[in-house]
Amino acid sequence: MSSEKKISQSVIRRLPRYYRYLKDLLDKDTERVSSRELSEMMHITASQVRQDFNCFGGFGQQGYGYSVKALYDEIEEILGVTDRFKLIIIGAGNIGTALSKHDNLKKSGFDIIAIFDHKESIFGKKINGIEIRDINKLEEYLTENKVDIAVLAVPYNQANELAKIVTELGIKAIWNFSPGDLHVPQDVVIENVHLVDSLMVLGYNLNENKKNVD
Amino acid sequence: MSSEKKISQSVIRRLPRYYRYLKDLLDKDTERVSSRELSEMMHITASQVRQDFNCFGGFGQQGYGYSVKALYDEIEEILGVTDRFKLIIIGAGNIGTALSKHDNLKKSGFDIIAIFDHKESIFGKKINGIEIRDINKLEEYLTENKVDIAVLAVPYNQANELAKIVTELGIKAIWNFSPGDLHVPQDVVIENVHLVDSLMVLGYNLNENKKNVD
DNA sequence: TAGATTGTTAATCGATTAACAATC
DNA sequence: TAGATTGTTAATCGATTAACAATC
Repeated sequence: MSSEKKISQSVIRRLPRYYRYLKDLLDKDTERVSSRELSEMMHITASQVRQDFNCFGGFGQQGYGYSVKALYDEIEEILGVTDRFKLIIIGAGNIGTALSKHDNLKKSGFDIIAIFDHKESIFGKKINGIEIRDINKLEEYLTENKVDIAVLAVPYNQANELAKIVTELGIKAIWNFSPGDLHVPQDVVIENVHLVDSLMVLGYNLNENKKNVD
Repeated sequence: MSSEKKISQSVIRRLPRYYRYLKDLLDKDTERVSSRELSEMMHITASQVRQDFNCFGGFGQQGYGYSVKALYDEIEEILGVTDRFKLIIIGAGNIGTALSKHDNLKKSGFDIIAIFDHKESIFGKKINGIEIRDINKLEEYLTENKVDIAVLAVPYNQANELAKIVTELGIKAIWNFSPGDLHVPQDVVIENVHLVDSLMVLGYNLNENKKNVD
């Protein structure tokens, strides 16, 4: 059963953004911030800022505002990045390779510990110090290593097959870069990065904006 | 002034998804589909399907449903991909390179026509047939080539500077892969792909799901 | 204390779902 | 015609914003 009150995904999706702005304030040695100041920086309402934070508890102090450091730490804790997450990448193609080399992930609490592919000729090679392994040895690897998240960076027609494989091996979270939706058991969480979908929305909005200039 | 009734972003963001499912039906030579069938495939309500399509006009026929081909073509038209979009990539790093090699974009109506970077040693080289050019020659390039979208794949600390440069040169749409938000004039549309934000949401949901199993 | 700003309740707004008459 | 399914209006639900008492 659910232990606490459920927080809506709208709120959750704003947390990383708060976290980024608080990091910037921290880097500028700002000690306190009010909901109004934060809301002006982020172009949202101060009401929303306070509502959002109050989903998790009273982090502020009346008449003073919020301690930047304390709030930053709280959000870090809520997001779970303090504990770090272990990821494996499935698919050593363009996207898989780029993500393996992308150091921002490590900086933010996400460690890529292995890359899997089916192409024999690249087994044993390393990308950014991370070994490429045989996808057929995934089961073996998982018995010896704790993995939190599988990153699916494979072609469309292989995505669901590989989603099935990793979830049957006990993976409970998939970061999906394949176009198309995955069919997985209910207890598996998915986050899609649908690049083409995103571009299409951008294209639509561009055309729409153009029309409105006339 | 706005010419027609404004469609909400919630609806727009669902269009690429409809488009994908209709493509699959088309590939399976399915001629017609009802809102109920589509809703079951996509795990949404039939009401929502009909409401969404009716934002743009009556595409269906009572008692029959929707013609897959006609609906597919309509959505393609709405999204603007029939006309294709011309993109340039700013930053030939991991992400810029991966996107340049990513053939899905071309398949979906988005042509990458140039890559810009400031690293002299790679000028003139090609990635997937696309030439890497001097970022200082961007202005010159834009006078001779129509560009719809600039893809920002540069480090955090350079993102806003480059956003300023491209928007001052007349670019009206930015696909942003840098962490952090861009500050651009009101008539410029932005679509963010915040990879770390996305992972953080996934991590939160994973932990939340784990808790609820107990 | 007086001023500022939170935490929280109430009001509003927008998006989703339900219902059903229109019609193929 | 009878059955099916849309287009569309009305009801519900959830998220955002406003307001203000509590309190630092």
